Amino acid sequence: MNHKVEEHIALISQLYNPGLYTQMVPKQGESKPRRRRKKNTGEGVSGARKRKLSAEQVNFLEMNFGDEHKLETERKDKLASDLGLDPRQVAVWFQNRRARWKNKKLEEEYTKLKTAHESIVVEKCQLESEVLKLKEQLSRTEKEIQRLSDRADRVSTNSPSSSLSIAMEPPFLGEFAVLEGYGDAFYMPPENNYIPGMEWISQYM
DNA sequence: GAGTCCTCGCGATTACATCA
DNA sequence: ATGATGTAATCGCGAGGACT
Repeated sequence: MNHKVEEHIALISQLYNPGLYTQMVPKQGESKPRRRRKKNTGEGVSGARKRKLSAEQVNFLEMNFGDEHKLETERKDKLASDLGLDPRQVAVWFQNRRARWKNKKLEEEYTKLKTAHESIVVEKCQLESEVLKLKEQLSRTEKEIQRLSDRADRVSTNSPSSSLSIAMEPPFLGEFAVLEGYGDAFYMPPENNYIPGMEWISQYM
């Protein structure tokens, strides 16, 4: 234990009743013991300590805290004399008030981040569901392409002038069509959607 | 520049008051 | 009577300034 701490303890012992502080047994792994305060019996130099500040005192301190969270020595002394408190009490009040303010700010920040996180999680779920739908869509489209490709192959092997006829074959719009504004392929029933000959061109003119 | 002392602020903790 | 909560007070530590 260093000199400074010993002095501190001596001072405290002077101010309060002797034997007020005891040595805590350090836990395993802890380097330094922490002194434990004993219960106040009211037998100290100053008698029973005043605990609660009055509502007026707290209001005044709150007003000052609202103006400025830090406390310069001059302001501390002025506040202390105005309120009939020890400057140390004023300093302690500001210290504790800053701690409470910081905690509150942290809680607010946590709530904001939590809300933001939750909405992002919801958005992620929606996007994942969308991806799933699009993958299914892609799979169906690929199957359809394969089917059409197989059909084209069959036609080309059966017809002598196959290369020309395939080249000129109109698009088969019977099963898939792209609807404007959706950018998506929709399944359409095959009946009566086959456009014979070159008439399909007029659909796009 | 290095060492010492002092003061201050902060985080963690304790003791006490109050309330449900 | 008792546990939960709020708060005044304390401890231990580090940072920074003044001084030697």
